[in-house]
Amino acid sequence: MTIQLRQADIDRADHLPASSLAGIGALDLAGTRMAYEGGSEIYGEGEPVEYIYKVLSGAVRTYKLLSDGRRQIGAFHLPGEFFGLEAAADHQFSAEAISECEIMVVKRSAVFAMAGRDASVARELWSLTAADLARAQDHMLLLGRKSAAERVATFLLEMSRRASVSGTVELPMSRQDIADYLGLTIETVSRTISQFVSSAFIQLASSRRIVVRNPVALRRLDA
Amino acid sequence: MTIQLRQADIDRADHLPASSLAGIGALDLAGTRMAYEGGSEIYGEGEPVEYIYKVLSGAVRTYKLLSDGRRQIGAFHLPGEFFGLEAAADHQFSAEAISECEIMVVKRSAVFAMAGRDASVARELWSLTAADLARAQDHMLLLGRKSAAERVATFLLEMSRRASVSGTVELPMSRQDIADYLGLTIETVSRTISQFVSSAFIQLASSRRIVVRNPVALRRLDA
DNA sequence: CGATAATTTGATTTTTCTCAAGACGCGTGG
DNA sequence: CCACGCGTCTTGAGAAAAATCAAATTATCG
Repeated sequence: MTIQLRQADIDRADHLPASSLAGIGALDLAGTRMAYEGGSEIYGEGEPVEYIYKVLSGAVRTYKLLSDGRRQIGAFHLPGEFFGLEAAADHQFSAEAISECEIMVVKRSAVFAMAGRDASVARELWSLTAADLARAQDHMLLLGRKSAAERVATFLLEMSRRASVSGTVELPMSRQDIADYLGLTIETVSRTISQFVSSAFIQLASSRRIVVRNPVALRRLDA
Repeated sequence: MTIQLRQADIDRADHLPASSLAGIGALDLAGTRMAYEGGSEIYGEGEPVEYIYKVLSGAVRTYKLLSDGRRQIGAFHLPGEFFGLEAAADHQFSAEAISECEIMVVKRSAVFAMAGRDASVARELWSLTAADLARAQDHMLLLGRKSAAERVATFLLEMSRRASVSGTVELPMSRQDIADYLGLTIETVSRTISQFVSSAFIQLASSRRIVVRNPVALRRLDA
């Protein structure tokens, strides 16, 4: 079960003294640590935006749904990364914990207040948002123009860059999540991974543990 | 021929008195008006980011290329819209004028300076960037999960919302541009438009002038 | 150990792309 | 004014890629 947000804890962020908020790392410090269990919703599309989030541990998916249930995952968020940086009053995306997560939660109003007082916080906020935009734009190129093999290769290299421990990549997400991130079906993802195994580009310790054996070959596909 | 940027004109932005920069509309005021002819490059991927841009007239495409020439257009920018809001030192995208354009150009360093002095400018900058991010995320859903007919319907409704004059939509971009925006081929775009004409969803005054006759039918496709 | 979910594999269909050709529009020069 | 040329757009036929439908296999969890 998801641990409930306690309003009292969260409101603290609004009342932190200005001195503790200054500087580039300010967004790290002013929040409340929350726990979410795997599969639980962090926020839903259409809900009012109240917080800004940073992953401390675990992994988060942000996604949109079409009316008939088709899902597009916009991003996976791993430890150290922010999400929920939206300007609109209501969330345009939904966010769910993929696995058990610890999330730092900061009231958006508190962040705005900080940003108003401290230009370096404002700049950091902008910079994080612009980085998210750059990532989204890269992903548009993948979704619009890459073949299935290219998409999977790009994904594996991305995960290997972001989350590899001593050569092994531990994938926190299911094949369905990967498919919905890459704009493919689960079968196509699975077949492509199987082909990469046959080609000895990668090796599967288990379906969620991957070792990249031939990064050069994958990079060739990462057009 | 593209009218050259004159350094002297552009540098003015750095030296405007603070009083004229204050307030939400500040980004509108501190720049230099530039003209670009159709097809000319405004900036290229990999070039250092020097300016922030606002379309005054005409239309702009921002895009990325794969090594083999495949192109993904990330957005079309119409009058009143900003582009070039990137945090990195170098452009991650290229930008070209689609038609003859007038563009307001503001030095990024000047905008940063303004944002440091005036929190409302910082907030506007963030807000514009976050809006761009929201648009990019919507477009990921289209590219990842929508059928050709859904993509074209979404595009036509979007253009009709943004650029219709008395019921007629004037498309500034070619079919190839539309295809590269929607992640389709030019032939698929053309065929889909033809189907919409046969179905009486739309009417073509010319290939670039479209009248939406049945917006409800298009909206049904805009899943 | 059994039940259930996740992943893989196979066969077939559908969608979109590719290759090809024709039509249309528009500007230029005769 | 008209013909020509060039670029854009449309249409057609076939091929390719990925989706869908179906089933088998493997992993996970009580």
